[in-house]
Amino acid sequence: MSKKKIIQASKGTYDILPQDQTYWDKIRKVAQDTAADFGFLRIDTPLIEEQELFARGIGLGTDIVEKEMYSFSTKGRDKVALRPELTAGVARAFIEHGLFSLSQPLKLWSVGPIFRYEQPQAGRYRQSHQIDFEVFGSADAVLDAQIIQVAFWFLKKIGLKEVVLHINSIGCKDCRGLYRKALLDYYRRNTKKICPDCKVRLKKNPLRVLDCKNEKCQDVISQAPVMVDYLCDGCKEHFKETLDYLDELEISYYLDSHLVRGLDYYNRNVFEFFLPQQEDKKSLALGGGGRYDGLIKLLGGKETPAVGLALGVERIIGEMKKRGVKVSGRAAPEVFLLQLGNLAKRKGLKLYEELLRNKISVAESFSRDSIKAQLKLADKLQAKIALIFGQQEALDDTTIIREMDSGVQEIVPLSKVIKELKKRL
RNA sequence: GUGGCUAUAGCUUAGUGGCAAAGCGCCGGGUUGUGGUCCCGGUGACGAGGGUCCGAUUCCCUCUAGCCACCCCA
Repeated sequence: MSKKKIIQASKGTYDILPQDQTYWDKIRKVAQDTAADFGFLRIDTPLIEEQELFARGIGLGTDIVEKEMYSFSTKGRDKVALRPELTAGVARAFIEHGLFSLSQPLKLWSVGPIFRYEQPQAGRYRQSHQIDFEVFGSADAVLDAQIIQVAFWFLKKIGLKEVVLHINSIGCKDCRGLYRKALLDYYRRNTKKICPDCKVRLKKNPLRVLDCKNEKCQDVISQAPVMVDYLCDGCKEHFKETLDYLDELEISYYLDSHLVRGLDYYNRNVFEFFLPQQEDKKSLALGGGGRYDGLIKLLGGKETPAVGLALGVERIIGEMKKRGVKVSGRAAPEVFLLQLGNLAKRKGLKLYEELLRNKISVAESFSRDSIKAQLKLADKLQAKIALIFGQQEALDDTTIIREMDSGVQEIVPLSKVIKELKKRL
């Protein structure tokens, strides 16, 4: 390491090193399989969007937009932002490309980085990744249940089985107003018993007082009016149906009347997935979602009900590691090709290709000259066979097949090497 | 954004106001062309900048990053 200034990864970002790629491979694979199993089509949207998309979609008053968004102006003075979540971009694409003309409901999924300017700590980054499942074009509660099913299916296949679903209904634009009023009335009568933060919340985003963690507020919260009591018939029915479907799926849930999500576009069902943690640690949210029937219209599309969810890749990987979930590492090569001497090195490059063409998985270390070092590497990579191609063999057009386990070797003509290898593998 | 704790080699850790150790890893060697074990050697670090001091990796300050809590969430 030189004395020059060492450039570190920007705060809250990190490198995914080779040793961790196995986790990512697994997650991508399982996500792809899950998407295929449930009929989701892949979509990828840009990392950069106009600020207004998020301001309108997620909501101006939300923490995500107000405090955590990476916003900047381009040289052309466009006001853009790095996406802080995936749903808004997918919804925008849905409208922009007229995807409502595909058969509905349309199921889309996506995975990629998101950006939030926050104070990082374990499981919290400024650049992190989400997996997103969205269903557009149906208000049927069966889809709320199905998308939750998808999340459980995915997490189970990943190896996380103790996931707990928290679910609540926050009503629609009709009934939520009534509830908000009731809540405000209640809090107004109890102003003295709540924390300063909640006083601010009451003005900005009243529902959020419900998930205040301040001890002082817990009494007030526990006695507060509950949303489900204020749901209109439609919302109540929708909520009940969802729960029925979940019962049918044998997905157990916790009715969390304090669950309110930090994005404005949600209505009716909202839910989060928690994983219990050891001892006194509170459970970890792996992701969440909900219904957002108004978003498409809000963004300028036609009335399109939708439901979706996002899962946090980093947290999932963190839990996989913590729980010792096995992921398969690099596959051992079948053959390790050793070369000795200039002629063998040159001809070896070609031989390597021939092995590949015959679908034999092969490794090499052409830059190493000593047979010892090459064999050592072959052993470390757990190759089944070492193909020793030395000066003499290169002249004779032969090669030595060495079985690594037994140490038995045999000289074969190059013309027969593929056949001989296949016999042994 | 606020507060607390932390920073020694690629990794895990010792240690000291006076030349900074070990294990693992990586590279090489233990006669001419044969791996694993073993033996030997090499590689390589005090996060950055400033201050106090004859001398700072050690004490102080600032910065950066990580962790924890708040906040919020994935």
